[in-house]
Amino acid sequence: MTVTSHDVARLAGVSQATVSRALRGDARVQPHTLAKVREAAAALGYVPSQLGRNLSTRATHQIAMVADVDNTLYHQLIAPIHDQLLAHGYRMALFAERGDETSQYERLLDRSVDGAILTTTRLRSSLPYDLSKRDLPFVQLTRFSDVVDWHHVVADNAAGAAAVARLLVNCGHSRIGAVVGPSDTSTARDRESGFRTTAEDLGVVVPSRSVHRGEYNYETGSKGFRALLDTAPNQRPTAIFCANDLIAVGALHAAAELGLRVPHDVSIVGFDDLEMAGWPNFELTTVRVPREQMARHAAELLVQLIDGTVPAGDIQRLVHPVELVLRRTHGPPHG
Amino acid sequence: MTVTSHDVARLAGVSQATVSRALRGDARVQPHTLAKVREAAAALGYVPSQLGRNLSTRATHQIAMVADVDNTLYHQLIAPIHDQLLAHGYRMALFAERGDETSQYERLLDRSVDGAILTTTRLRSSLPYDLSKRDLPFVQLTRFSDVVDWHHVVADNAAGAAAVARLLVNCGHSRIGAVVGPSDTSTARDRESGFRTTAEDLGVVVPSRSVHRGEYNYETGSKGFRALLDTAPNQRPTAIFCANDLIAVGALHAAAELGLRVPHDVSIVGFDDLEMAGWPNFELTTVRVPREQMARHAAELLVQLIDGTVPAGDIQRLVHPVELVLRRTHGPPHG
DNA sequence: AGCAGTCATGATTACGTAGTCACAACCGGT
DNA sequence: ACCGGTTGTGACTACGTAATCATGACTGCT
Repeated sequence: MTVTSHDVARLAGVSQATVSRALRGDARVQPHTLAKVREAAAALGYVPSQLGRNLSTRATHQIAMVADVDNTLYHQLIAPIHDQLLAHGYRMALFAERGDETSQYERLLDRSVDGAILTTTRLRSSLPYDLSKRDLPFVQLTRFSDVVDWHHVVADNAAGAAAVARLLVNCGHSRIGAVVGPSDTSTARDRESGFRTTAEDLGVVVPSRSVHRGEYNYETGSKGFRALLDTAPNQRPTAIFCANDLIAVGALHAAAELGLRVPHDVSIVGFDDLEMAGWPNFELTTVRVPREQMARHAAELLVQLIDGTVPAGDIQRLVHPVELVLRRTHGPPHG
Repeated sequence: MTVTSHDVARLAGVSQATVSRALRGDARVQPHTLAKVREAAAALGYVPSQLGRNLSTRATHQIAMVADVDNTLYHQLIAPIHDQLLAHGYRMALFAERGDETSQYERLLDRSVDGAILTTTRLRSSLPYDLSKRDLPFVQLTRFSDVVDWHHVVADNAAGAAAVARLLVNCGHSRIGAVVGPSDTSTARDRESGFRTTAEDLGVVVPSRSVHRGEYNYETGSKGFRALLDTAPNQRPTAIFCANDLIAVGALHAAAELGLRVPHDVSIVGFDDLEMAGWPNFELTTVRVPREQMARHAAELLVQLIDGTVPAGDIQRLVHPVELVLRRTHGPPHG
């Protein structure tokens, strides 16, 4: 049924080994033989079996990307990783976070992938530790685990959040709230602590009751904003730091629905600089994270870990600089 | 180095075949033997090799999703397909449209996937024909090729566009423009022709100069809107049909920048009902496409084609009904 | 002309699993 | 006690490729 290299060999009158060599461009085969093999392969419509190849070479040239497929942010990491991997001859298998970590662990270690890029790591997750023990090459992207010190490519979240804190304090805000992400992620921790400590250093305390926590999505922004603003007008925060742009968009809409003008009544600053942040109807002041560059960097590092260019033991901790993007949702407080 | 079933067999004092049977839950193994095998496997941290399994069973339980990873719309198909496939024990490999179709063809036929979901098919693409000749199970999702009659799961694009035409004509519009997608896609063809023929049936001709064509993205909407409105005020269209929501969002922003009020000065209607269409700042009137349901349907159909529940020759042409969603960007013309 | 060395190719094997077949032990019926 | 049938397990092999090893032909040097 399926055409194999043996079939091609028979038709071309050579051995299977020669077919294998010829089609992979091995310099040792005679031009004459090569032509015969190519002709036979074309005649039969032969496509080499990746399965046989995988087993024989003990490599699949396939990488697992573990991502949250429900989140826009991760979608934007997919394309650059895909392309960067493809440039090195690797394909991408997409593993969504579903079910428990054990199944993830088995799926990553069953030899079906040569390596993995983890983008949804939680601080207490032992998956990175388990994978490192089993010598699976992998890289953590955007987030990392505290359980083991391992290769990661992240943004300088603390610095970005600190820049936002300086911006808002320098604008004159003294009552500032924050809507942040899940506390078991390194991004949320670094963004929150970077923001609060810097604000405090500048003389503005952000009390815990002014911090609303939730998932990194629209609803969190909408609900969090309402919760923080639901207080006596003279106690209301005049600025809200949102730990990502989706949260900020939710907050912007909530503000509009509450009849509050941005930035006159309340300043809102996001994080990530998603494409929509620059759209005319948002013009969101935010922190630009070089997502594409980070994604490519992670893919590149992973390939180097696999081919041994970078030894697994030489832990790479790559922190990409971020940049404050000033648009129209921040300003001095009024009233 | 790698632990194999032979290693487990040796430790448990049984044969490799018994290990294989035991760990797959074959009823023929004695509870006593099963326990021994499990213990040995756990002690060695054995994970069965998917590679060996693939070659032996001639199946990979992996599906290729061919998608445009740069487009938001396709991102939203990924999650439901992933989950539906996972429920049947299949994984997802993501193949972006990059390079020529030949490479895609080889990658799909190298036995590394059991089937494929094609989401970016162009009308004249011969890939579906080629794949069908080689008996690779696959389903076309959202778009299909004219080259071969094959399984597809699509929205009722013509009906949706016709509903928009009726809505706008019934509102009283007589000068209507359209910003549509690439002409080599079935979606663009069906949406455009459904719209124009229905409008014409109702007595409103949409001339070719009132139709702007481009990719399905924000820029097309922004540029197309400006192009259509760039004419003498008494000749300007009073309503614009955008062939998808990204185009509509681009048009909305262009309208705002031109100082035009929506829907007072111009009505704008989209297609797809992306999540953002319902956001407070857009409130876009559009056509709801049951994306998630379609995606699950396609995945389900593919699995059935693979396991033979649905014979490959029994071509499934599944057209999902769509629904007009009336929000705030349409209304009667003024002036 | 003889011989070491090179070169193209063929024969054989490994990769790790699952399936086929064989077999030994045990069972119950007569 | 003998025999057909069942049951649990082992031995062996297929899957399709790439890598290793072997071989025979040819080259060039003396």
